[in-house]
Amino acid sequence: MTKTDPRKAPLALPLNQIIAGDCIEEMNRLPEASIDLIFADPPYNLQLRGELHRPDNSRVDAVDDAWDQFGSFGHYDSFTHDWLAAARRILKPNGAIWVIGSYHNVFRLGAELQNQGYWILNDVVWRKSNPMPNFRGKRLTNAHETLIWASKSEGAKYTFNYEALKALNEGVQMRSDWVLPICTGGERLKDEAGDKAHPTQKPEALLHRIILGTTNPGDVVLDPFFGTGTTGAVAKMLGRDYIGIEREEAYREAASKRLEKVRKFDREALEITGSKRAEPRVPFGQLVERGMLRPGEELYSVGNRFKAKVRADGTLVGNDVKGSIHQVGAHLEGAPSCNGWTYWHFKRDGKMVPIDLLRQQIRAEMH
Amino acid sequence: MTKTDPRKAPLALPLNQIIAGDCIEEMNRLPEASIDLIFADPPYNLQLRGELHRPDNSRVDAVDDAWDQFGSFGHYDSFTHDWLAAARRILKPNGAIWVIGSYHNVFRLGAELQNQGYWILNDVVWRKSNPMPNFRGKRLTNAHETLIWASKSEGAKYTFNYEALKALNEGVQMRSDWVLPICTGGERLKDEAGDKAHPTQKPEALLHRIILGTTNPGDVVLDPFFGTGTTGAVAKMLGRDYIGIEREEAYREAASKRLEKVRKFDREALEITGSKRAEPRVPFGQLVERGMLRPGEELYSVGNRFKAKVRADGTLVGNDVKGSIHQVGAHLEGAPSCNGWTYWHFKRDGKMVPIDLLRQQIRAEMH
DNA sequence: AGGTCAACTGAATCCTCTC
DNA sequence: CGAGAGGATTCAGTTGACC
Repeated sequence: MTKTDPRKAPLALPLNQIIAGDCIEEMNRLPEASIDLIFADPPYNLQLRGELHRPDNSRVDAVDDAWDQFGSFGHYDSFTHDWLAAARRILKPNGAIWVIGSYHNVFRLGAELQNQGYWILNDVVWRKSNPMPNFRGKRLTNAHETLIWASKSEGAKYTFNYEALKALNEGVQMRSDWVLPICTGGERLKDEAGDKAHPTQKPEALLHRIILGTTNPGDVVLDPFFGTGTTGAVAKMLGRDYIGIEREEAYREAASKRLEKVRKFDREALEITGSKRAEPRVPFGQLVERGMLRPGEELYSVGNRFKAKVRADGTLVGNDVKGSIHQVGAHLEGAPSCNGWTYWHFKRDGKMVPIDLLRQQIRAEMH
Repeated sequence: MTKTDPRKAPLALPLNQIIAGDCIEEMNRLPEASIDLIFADPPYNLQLRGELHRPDNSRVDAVDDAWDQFGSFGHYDSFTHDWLAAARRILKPNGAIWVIGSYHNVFRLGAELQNQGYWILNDVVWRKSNPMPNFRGKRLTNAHETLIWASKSEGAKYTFNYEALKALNEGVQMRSDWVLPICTGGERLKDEAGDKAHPTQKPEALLHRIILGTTNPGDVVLDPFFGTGTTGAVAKMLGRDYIGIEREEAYREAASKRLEKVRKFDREALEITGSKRAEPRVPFGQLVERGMLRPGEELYSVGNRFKAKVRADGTLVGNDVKGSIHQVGAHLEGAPSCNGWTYWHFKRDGKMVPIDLLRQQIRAEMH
């Protein structure tokens, strides 16, 4: 039996650091089921005609046999398989992944995600407001990139801050097409020569939406193709921990400098619009126990079409039907379900008031 | 030696007809290298689970037809392989194909296109102006579908009417994202009972753009999943020949009736995309995402009487009130409503600037 | 005739906890 | 594991009844 190679030993989570190395090897050294979210912007230029390189930078011999005329896709698929498998191992059961790509590679990415058991939640289109035109007029302006959001497996309880994204979209449900400008101007990192530090730096706005919408403060966000660290920068701003993996020293250095300057937003600013689902459950019976409603008192349906009587045990009776506020409401409406809290009203000073108001009073006391 | 089965004999091109049968078998009977353009809207393999109800308790009419059921990704891939191979054989060397799908199937489609040697020219996003919302608030509104445009092979001289599409786009180069409404109203075909004749009828505007942009008059356009014949109808209007293949008799009949009524070169068809041009809505959250305003930054009311803090999700908090820029403004003023865009100001270089200025910057970029 | 409002609809992988 | 219950959740647009 050989000794364990210390270089292969699993690491404790190296939070808020940039790991130097190949992302597959480095992910394999991280503890399993430890990451909340992965954002990955993998290279997509591996299948260009001519030279082909493996992830470890060694050159692949050109394949010109007829039986393997699409061998370049084979190599790309194998690379994609390996890093997605490594990523899946380190994801928590309720973790999720975002990948981004263009038509050159995104179909391979999406198919491999599905093959490995990831469960696609949405594909999202980043619609660029200022794309590069198609100079030769031979095709359509390539004005978008595609992101795929997937949970680790079907049925997993992924994080989705629905109300926060709805608020971000001025009160309308967030859609799967996001209009955002490409990364230019002061946000674009430059090297000493004044050239762009990274060829495909993503805008912070894109990561802001992703991290705000699909993680909670304190979550761990890993980016296996860290580049100049947009994922880390936004994670830090938003009070999440990040882990970056990057092979190229120049990118790591640029990212490192960038991250030092980033400040976390203050706590109040990080609070997001909350969800009703997260509110504590209040049994209807409590309203009766506390005397907010009297046994025998009558409740009236939305639209005043039905009446029901409150009973001492917190059930209702109306039209010979007995049951919870939800059951009686559903039965009277002939509906598959009913939210009794908003359906039933009581009278106060001649006005109809929804019983949900009483629940809100109880919840306010609980804080 | 056996006699040739006449049912298997290659057909001469059955122009402007609807062929009854399985599309793989029927394409295999057509002469090779005879088709200019294929438009294909294959089953999406939606894999829906239970029933879904809207918040008003009405039931969503799901696409649960037998033709959309596949046992596994393996079965779906095998089906995809077979019809794409049959399609490629009958394409002229300079012919092209369009396929449409959603995240359920489009990654399988795209990967298989590449595997067979098709050469992807663009992926195009159909952004629906009126998609069905996500009723349970568990994901993003699925507001788009993806099309892939590919030539038969790399280096082929595909047809692209650059100027026509540019004209259709008000003089600006056509982009890879197309905003079009879904097919409703008078365009949507109904059966005798008044129900929709086909669950997934595509809008004519979509086919108009495709056929106008990537074929010439007199070209042959084939649709292996003809359905109720949108492809044929638009091809006929635009003076192209069509061939439809459809298994279901009810769809063939509906398509047949429809096609009889279609007149070639209907000028009105050219006006389909004309739409009201309102100023695009810009959610306040975008100013935060884009870093134009920082979470935690303070905004000042008109007249400087009130302050409020920006939060990461694009809401404000001031005087213990949380909400949109409009809501918080209205509350502070004790007014029924408030235009937050002109009400709130931020400080730059000691001066007060209305946030509407930032909105104008974003709108300028969108043009 | 014109305006108002309620009802209806669209390719959808659409809940969560307790017993 | 399944069954049952609580209760949260929608946008743009068309159609048709009714004033």
